[in-house]
Amino acid sequence: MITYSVVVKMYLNAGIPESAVQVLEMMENQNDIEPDSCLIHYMFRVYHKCNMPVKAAELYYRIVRAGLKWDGAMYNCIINCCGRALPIDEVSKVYDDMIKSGFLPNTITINVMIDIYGKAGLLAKAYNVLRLARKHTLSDIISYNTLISAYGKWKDYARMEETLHEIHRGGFPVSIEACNSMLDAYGKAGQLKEFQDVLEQMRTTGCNFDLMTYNIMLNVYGKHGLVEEITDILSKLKEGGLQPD
RNA sequence: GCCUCUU
Repeated sequence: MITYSVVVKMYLNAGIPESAVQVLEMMENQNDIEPDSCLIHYMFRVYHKCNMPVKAAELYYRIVRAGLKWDGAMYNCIINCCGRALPIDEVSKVYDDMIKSGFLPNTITINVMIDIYGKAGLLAKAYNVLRLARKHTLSDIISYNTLISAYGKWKDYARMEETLHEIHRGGFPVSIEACNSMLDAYGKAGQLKEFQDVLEQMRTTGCNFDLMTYNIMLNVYGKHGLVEEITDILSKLKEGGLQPD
C-alpha cells in the first residue's frame, strides 16, 4: 500500500495522472489493498485531474461507508475534487458538516461551493458562503467573479451589480472575467442597454477586452442582426491575429 | 499542499 502511495504521488507530481490511473487499476485488481487517508487524497486528485467523476464519486461513497472521521484537508479534498461529481444535497451535507466540525474551508473550497450553489440557482446559499469567507479573509477575486456569474445566470441583475460594487469596495481591481459574465448575462437576456453600459465601463476603467469578450459580443450582435458591429469586431480580431469560436 | 470563475 505504501508503494502504491509513493508511485501514485510521483505520477501526480510529475504531471502524468493518467499513469497514476493505471497504477490504481492494478491496485483495484489486487482486491486486498485498503488505502489509507494519504492515498485516498491522491486518488481523489488523480480522478479529478483525469476527469473521472464516476470514480471520484465511487471513492467518496466508499469512504463514507468506512465511517472514519475526516480532517480539514479531507473535507477540502472531497469538495475540490468531487464536489461536482456528487448530487448537490450530498456536497451541501459535506460542506455543512465541515463547518459544524469546526474546520475552515480553504479559498478554493469556498469558490467551488459558491460555484456549485450558484450554478444550481441556490443563490442565498452561495452568498452565505461568500459572507463566511469574507469574515475569515478567505475570499478572493474569483469568489466575486463566481458569484457575479451566478447572479447573471439566474437574472438577479440587482445583486449582480451590487457584487461588482463589493469588488470595488474590497479594493480588488475589476476583473475581465466578472465583466464577461455580466456581458453574457445581459446579452442572453437581450438587455442591450445594460450590455453597452458594461462595455463602456470597461473602456473607461481600462479593462481590456479579451477573446471571450469578443466572442460574447459576436453572439449577442449576431442574434440581433447587428451586421456592422459584427464586421467591426471581426476586423479587430483579425488585426490582433485572434480566432473567434 | 488543494488549483477554483466568464462565450
